[in-house]
Amino acid sequence: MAGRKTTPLKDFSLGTHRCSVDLRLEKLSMVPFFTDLDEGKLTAINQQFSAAHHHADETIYHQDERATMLRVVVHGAVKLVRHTMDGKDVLLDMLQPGDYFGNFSTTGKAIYSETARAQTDVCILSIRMSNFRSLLNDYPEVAVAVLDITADRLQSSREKIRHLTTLTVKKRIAHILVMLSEKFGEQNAYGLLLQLPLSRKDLADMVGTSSETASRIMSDFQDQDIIKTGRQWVAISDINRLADIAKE
Amino acid sequence: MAGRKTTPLKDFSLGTHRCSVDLRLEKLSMVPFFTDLDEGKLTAINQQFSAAHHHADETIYHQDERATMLRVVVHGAVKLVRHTMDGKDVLLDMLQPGDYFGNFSTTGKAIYSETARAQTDVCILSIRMSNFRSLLNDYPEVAVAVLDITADRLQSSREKIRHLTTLTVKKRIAHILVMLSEKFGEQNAYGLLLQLPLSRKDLADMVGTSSETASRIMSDFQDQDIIKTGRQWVAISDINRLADIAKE
DNA sequence: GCACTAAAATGATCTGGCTCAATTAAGGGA
DNA sequence: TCCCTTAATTGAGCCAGATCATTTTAGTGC
Repeated sequence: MAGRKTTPLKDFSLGTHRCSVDLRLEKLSMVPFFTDLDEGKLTAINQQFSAAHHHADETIYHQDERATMLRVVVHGAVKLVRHTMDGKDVLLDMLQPGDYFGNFSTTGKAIYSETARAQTDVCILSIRMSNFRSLLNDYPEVAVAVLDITADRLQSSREKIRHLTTLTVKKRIAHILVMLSEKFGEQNAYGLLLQLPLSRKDLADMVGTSSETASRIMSDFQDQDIIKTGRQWVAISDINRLADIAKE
Repeated sequence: MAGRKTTPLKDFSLGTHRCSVDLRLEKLSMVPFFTDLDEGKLTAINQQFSAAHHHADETIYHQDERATMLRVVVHGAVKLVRHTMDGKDVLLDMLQPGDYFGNFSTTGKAIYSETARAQTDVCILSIRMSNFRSLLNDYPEVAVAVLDITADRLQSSREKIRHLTTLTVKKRIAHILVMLSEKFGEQNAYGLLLQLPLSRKDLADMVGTSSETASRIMSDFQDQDIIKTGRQWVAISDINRLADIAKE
């Protein structure tokens, strides 16, 4: 069968890639809240963004820093983490190209309430928060679209609260794997591969457990041929079984 | 000391109260996302709302129902609850006059994701979701205000996730009592009285524990003279101690 | 003041998942 | 191909908090 083992994940490195104006425009038009805008408006908006690259594991911004920018993922994956002083992390969200992040609320102090870290090499567009806000006033359709996305995030955040208070760790892990497969899943030889580096600790921080418990459960799933997994990668062999387990 | 024991909570019953157009207008202007509007606009908007009363414990709408209305609390308190089939409830939010509730996201099916129940007798204003959405398009300032509120709720929802995954039940209860005191606290003879009916089960559902555990912890707090509590009511004697306990 | 009801308190037991502590092995580098 | 680092696995003991079962009590209605 196989020869040398290598990670089945694709290479996220940016190499000499530079974010050209054209590429930025294309990416911006993919951002859900700009899709409805005509090209003219979009070009104008594009001017206000600037691009930046970060290597995997680099911190894009840190929790409690002054929040001045709103950002959009163009390439790669970004994770949002909240730290606690006792060393525990909570992984709030895993973002993919097209997702925005940063801080809104003008009400209250403009402080990032979480740390954003590059999960892979990433390319990020950013705009000054003040500019973005006047953008919202100029284009109501954008404001409504952003509101919809935020409302959806609130929904899934509340869903997560329900899970944390009512489901066992096993069900929560099954659930998050299904969610991740919808967002990052990519069919390949191993099954439905989650196209991002994902450690046991990441998984544990997502569902609020210890990495040891996450590991035990993943081993269990693998023994039952539900998943296939290696260092920092997970592929799902039997999504239906997983969904069944997640079902409350 | 005191003679006959009665609940120190105020009487929330509406009696013969009817929501006059004037009262509605006054209440609407208190809603955070309408405060910036001039009176003319507000009067126009007021037309689109209709008022309804519910008795304590009545369900205003039920989880999984088709979501068509957006509502605003005018009088009383409303709780948002998610049910699980195994009988566990999760209390997502406790609303007071001026707070909106219902469902936004046009994306995805318009289904209420939680049940809204009257915690006291309540008076509620409601507007058709479709009308509210065109309102958002007509008045960008409203859209931005609603976005800000929603973003804040997302924040506190994420905060709650962190608490659930990193704090002990005792700290979580201390924390929620502090939060509730900020929102519903009212100084009186007993101390800082939370001006709403609040059972051990409500408290338990808010922090994701069992009512027995909540009860034990509340007894403990009372023994330490941190709170004073009876049936469905809680008054805080020593908010600082409570805040210290909540501190991680 | 008395009786009644549902909330709250309390006791006893049990367990899912955490913690601490090694051990094993995946997969990148040269 | 071997080496090395760090992720992942696995074992054992322990405890916060759930659950089940009663008893107590607050507060309302009469």
